[in-house]
This record gives sequence, structure tokens and C-alpha cells, in this order.
Amino acid sequence: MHQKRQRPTTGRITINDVAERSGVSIKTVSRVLNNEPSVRPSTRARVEAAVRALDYSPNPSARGLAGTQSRMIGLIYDNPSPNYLFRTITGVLEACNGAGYALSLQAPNPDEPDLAESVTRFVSQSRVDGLLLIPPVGDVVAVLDALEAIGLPYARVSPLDGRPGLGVSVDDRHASAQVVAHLTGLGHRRIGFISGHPEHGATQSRLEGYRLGLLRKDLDFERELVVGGRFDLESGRRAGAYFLDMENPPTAIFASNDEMAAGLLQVALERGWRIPEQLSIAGFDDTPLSRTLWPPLTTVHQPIRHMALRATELLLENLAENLHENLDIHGHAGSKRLGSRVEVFDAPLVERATTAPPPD
Amino acid sequence: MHQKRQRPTTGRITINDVAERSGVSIKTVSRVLNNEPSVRPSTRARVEAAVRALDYSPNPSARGLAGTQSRMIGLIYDNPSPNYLFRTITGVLEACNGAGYALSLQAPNPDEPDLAESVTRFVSQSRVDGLLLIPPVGDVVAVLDALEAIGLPYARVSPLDGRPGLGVSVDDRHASAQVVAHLTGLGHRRIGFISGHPEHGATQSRLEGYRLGLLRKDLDFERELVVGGRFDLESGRRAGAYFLDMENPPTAIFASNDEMAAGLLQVALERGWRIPEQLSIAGFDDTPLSRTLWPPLTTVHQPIRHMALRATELLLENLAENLHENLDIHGHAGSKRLGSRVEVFDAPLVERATTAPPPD
DNA sequence: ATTCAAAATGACAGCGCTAACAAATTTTTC
DNA sequence: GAAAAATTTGTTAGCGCTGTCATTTTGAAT
Repeated sequence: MHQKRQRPTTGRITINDVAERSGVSIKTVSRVLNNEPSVRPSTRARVEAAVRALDYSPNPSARGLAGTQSRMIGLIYDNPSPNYLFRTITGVLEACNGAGYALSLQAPNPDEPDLAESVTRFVSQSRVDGLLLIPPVGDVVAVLDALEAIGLPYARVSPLDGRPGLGVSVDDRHASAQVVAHLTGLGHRRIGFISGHPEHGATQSRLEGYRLGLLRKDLDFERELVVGGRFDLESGRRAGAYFLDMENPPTAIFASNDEMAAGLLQVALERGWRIPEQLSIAGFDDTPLSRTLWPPLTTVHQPIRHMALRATELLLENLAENLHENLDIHGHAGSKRLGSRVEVFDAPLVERATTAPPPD
Repeated sequence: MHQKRQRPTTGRITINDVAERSGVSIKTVSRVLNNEPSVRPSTRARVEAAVRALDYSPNPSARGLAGTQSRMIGLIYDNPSPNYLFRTITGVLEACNGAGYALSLQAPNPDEPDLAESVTRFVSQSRVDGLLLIPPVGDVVAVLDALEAIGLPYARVSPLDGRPGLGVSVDDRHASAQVVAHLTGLGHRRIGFISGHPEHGATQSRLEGYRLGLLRKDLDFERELVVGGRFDLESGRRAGAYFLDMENPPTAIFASNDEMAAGLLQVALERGWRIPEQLSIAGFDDTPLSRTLWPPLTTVHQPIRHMALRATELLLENLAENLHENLDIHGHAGSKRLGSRVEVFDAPLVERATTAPPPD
């Protein structure tokens, strides 16, 4: 018996097997797989049965090659906190799983100075259908321009600018003002503020919220009560040292993220201050840290997981729309419309144990 | 002028363009792209020039379909800490970027009770070339069996069992004993231990290390000085309450991860204990938390990023080997050899501010 | 019944690449 | 310098799907 040498076939089940078993053409199987209309319910059922019986799942490479989508979205992160990234990924994956999309992760090469370049390369190498951008990458105009130039849909989490596009955000300004309201409500009148990294989007709006909060209580904005930080522990410590060294230190300090609040707390404890009796401290973000510190930190909760989930949904919806609109497009390669939609989430104050009425 | 209706071609540059421009066949371009031997250096240079000039990058779908690899590896995580996942991803991505691989992330569906099933589905849907497993998924025998059944290469970070395969780990036992040595060196003789989640691999070896450390100093292992935790804050608090309520509490407590140490620290501070003067505390993992707490935590550093990087390298090396060994394989579909290699990393003790000589 | 539109299905090309093999070229050997 | 061996290059056939368009079937309207 002579067997002709064959290319070692993968041995996997293909669309042909499903077609054969259900007695239809492969095109019809394809239609069922892609949920296209105009398939008789009875036929659809038969095909679905065969799919299940054979435990078939379509080859993504073949789909990607033949079709126009890769069913994969990318997430690019530059320098988020571990916790932020974790919650984001969790949300994104939730959305992806429901929709049959895969998630490809990428961090830009730190050696590559040109971020937009890095992003473009990733996109052209991985052929994702769309991109999810989280801060701070999501705020780099050059990146967004580059993506629009190549016509790749994207959605942003917490964009700071008013640029049209898909995104979800939180009203940082409002939340920040709420913190001040909480503090003034306790009786504080001298409230320090540690602002964030100058290049982070949220920095500005949180500062504005602080001012707004003061304004609402007719409190003066005092320059000496605001110090610039970088969203990290060390800058929180520096700011703490600055405030505690003042002749007339504030009775409450609002750090615009939890990490800096932790730094501030360290310095205060180190110097023997009793928190919150002698000094109230508030943070922002509600990272797990805020519950791990002692005393547990009063802070603002950011629904990051949920925001990421929703941003992904917006992106995937957009991808689906673009797909159907393909008919209208005449040769304009990559003339995808991004649409514009930003959903705003609530960021509620979480009162824990670092805030109390001022001494006296 | 009548233009024939064409399928809207992607407009992208393909291997044909590169071949044309460099005056060779597409197969030669393919050879250059895949770093295959037997291409004259001069030809190679010409092709590479064309690739650069056209800014060409191969279509991964086409490669995946025509070839045997997808150049994508998967990372499955079940329930790691945000920080652990972050450091892992960072390391994995470093390795991937260097090798031209993409990373696909996946978390098993929490509703799906059968983890192995979840993993298998992910693998067959995404067609990754290999998988990276981190604890606790990496310790589930059913998952490993399933992967071996379908012949998918994988590498594990911190595997606990002696199962042959690719992996990197840390000598938890040794590191743990080191902590005890540090404590006894300071003069402690009564050392409490908070053990970890019973289903985590490290739990057992860290406990063994604790016993070993005691043994070396001829100290008795006392049942009442060991309490079970779950690697989370709350269990650290419970354990703390237990120890501090004892008639004769230990002078030092070794929590087998940082999170539990933080819980313990909370309870101690809450009750007005001075740390480290009245009680020494040590953790394990060296998460950022350990620097953020006050006082900063003495702990054991785990080189997670580096371990993940190395595990990925092992996996990718294995993939490359399998590729070349294809010749030897006769019809045994998926008869990939995993090889066996486990690299052990050092986990050094980091002395910070929660440990000091015992009172008296 | 008969005609016609609408809905359902199928045939077939080809996406961009790699595997297998064939052919052409260069190098070595005597 | 011719033959043999080794090296380099090219030709061709798919991989498993989806897009286009042709064909068949169905259901309604006459």
C-alpha cells in the first residue's frame, strides 16, 4: 500500500466538516457562524447542532485573512498603576468574552521616544480591529492623530480633552468638589491640596474641583495651600513635609490620589501626629491601598472596571457599525467613522477613617 | 471608461510588493522574513532594504493560516493580585517584544466551574502557540493534563509540584527560613507565623521554611504560634487579633505575604502597639505595599518581572525547537515535546522598618 | 395554476502567506 | 574543464475562511 506524502494537515475540524455533517454548503455554515440573516431557522439549527457535535471553532487566522476583521482588540498601556491596569483588564475582558473578541496587550517600548510611532507599529503588526486607550497614552494627541490617519477605531478611558470620539470618563471636577464639601462639612476651613502629575489629564480637573469646592463655601483659594505632586508616594511625602512644617498648617489635606495620600500619612505618623484627630486626610481613586492603610483612607471611588467594560462595549459596537456601513464607503480606504460618544460615570465619595472634625 | 468592480482590496503592502521591488520571488522574501538560512547575504540585504522602504510588515493572519504557528502566546490568570499580574505582564511583554510574539490575555469565566474546560476553549479559539501559566491556575493538574493532551506547550511561573515541564520558581522554603534567621538573629525566640491560602502552592513551602528556620536555632515548633490565613488583608487582621489576644504573644510575627502583614499591622496599630519596638513584623513578596505602609515592611523580594520574562523565554525557545524538530515527527499530531527545565531564582530578604530586637 | 419578487442557498475565487518540491545557480572535486 | 555536490532561488498548491455573484427555492400576487 503506497501512501502519497501529504502536507501534514492540522487534523483540526474545519468548516468543511461542519458543512458536510449538516448537509449544507460551507457558505451557509459561515452565515450561521457570523449570525447573518437570511438563513432558515431550521437550517440554522441543523448547522448549530453540527458545530456542537464536532466541537468546532473557526480558525481566527482564516477568518482574518478572508474577511475584514481580526476579532481582536488591543489594549495599550504606558504607565498606569498596577491596580488601575488590573481593573481595566478585568473590565475589558468581560466585554470581550461576551462578544467573541480576543484581547491583545501591548506596552510601548520605553526606548522608543516616539509614542505614536510605537502605537502605529503595534497596530500594523498585530492587525487589531480597534484599540482601547487608557491614561496617560489616551491623552497623547499625536497617538490619536496617528490612529485617525490610519482609520483605526479606538475608545478612551478617562480622556481629558473635549476631542470627539468614543470614551468613558468620570467627573473628576465634581468628585473633587465633593471631597472639599465633605471636609468643609466637618468644619475644616483650611484645606491643603496636593495636585497630581502635570501630564496626567485628571490633574487639572481635580484641582479645579478643589477650587470650586472652596468657592462654594466662600473660602479663599490660597496659593500656599496647594503643592504640586506626581501621583507617587515620594511626592506625597514631600508635600506632607511641606505642610507639616508650616507655621499654620492646614487641618485637612486632600491628596489628589491615594498613593500621595499614603505618603502624606507616612510623614504624619512618622512625626507622631494622630490621624484623623489632629489632621484629616483624603485621597482619590479608592485603590485597595486605601483599605490597607491604617487608618483606612477616605477617598473617591473610581468605577474603573465598569468604565473599561463600557468603553470596550462602545468600541465593539462601533466596529459592528462600521462593518455594516461598508456598503456606503467608496474607495476611501480606512474611512471608518468613529462617531462620538462619551459616557460619564459617577465617582462617589467613600468615607473611611482619615477624616474627622478639626481639632479645637 | 468602465472600471471592473473589484473586491475592495485592503490596499496594504503585501509580500508581493516587497518581492517585486527587490527583484526576487516571494518565497525568498519569506525566507528573509523568517530568518531562514541559505539566502545569499546580498539578496537578504536587498530584501531587507525593500521591506524597510515599503514599511512592510507581514500579515499575521496569512502567516497563521499558511504556516504552523500564530506567533501569539496566551497568558491565563485566575486570581492573582493586581500587582503580581502587572509585574508578570511586564516581564512577559519584554520577552515577547524581543521575539516578535504577541500576547493574548485571558481570564477564565468565573461561571464556568471547570477550569480545564475554560482553558481548552480559550486555546482552541485563539490558536495561541503556547501558554504561560501563573499561580494559581498553573497548579491545577487538570489544566496541565488538558494542555498536554492537546499538545500545547506551556511554561509555569512558580509551580509547586515536581511535575516535569518548563518553569521558573523561587526557593520559598529557603527564603522563608531566611526570614526566621533574621528574626532569631535579632533575638526573637517566640515567632508567630501566618500561613497562606491552602490552595496556593507557596503556602506549604513557606511554612516548611518557617519550621526549618526554627529547627536551625533549636527552637520548638509550637502549634499555637501558627495560624492559617488566606493571603488577604482580612485574614491578616484575624490572625493579628488572635496573636495579640494571647496571654503570651510572640515578639515577632512572620506573615507569609505582605497583604496579611498589612492586616496584622493595622490591628497592632489600632491597639496602640508601637512597631517595631513592641512587635516585629515580616511579610513576603515585596509588593509596593510594603514600601507604602508605615512603618515600611521587612519582607522578601520576589523577582516576579524577571521570572516571568525568563519563563516566557523558556517557552519561546521551546516553540522554536519544536518547529525545527517537525521533521522527526511522523504523523503523531501534536506530539510536541515539552522538555523539562525549571530555573530557580533568588528571593532576597529586604530589611525595612518593621523588624527590631524584641522588647526587654 | 402562473408569474414574479423575495428569501435562502450555493459555487467559486482569492485573502497573503508558507510548505513541498523543482529548477537554476554556484561551488567543489577530480 | 567537466561532472558531481552543495547552495540558492523559484514555482505551485493550498491553509480555512469570507465576499461576490449566480442559482435555486419559497411565498405571495395575480
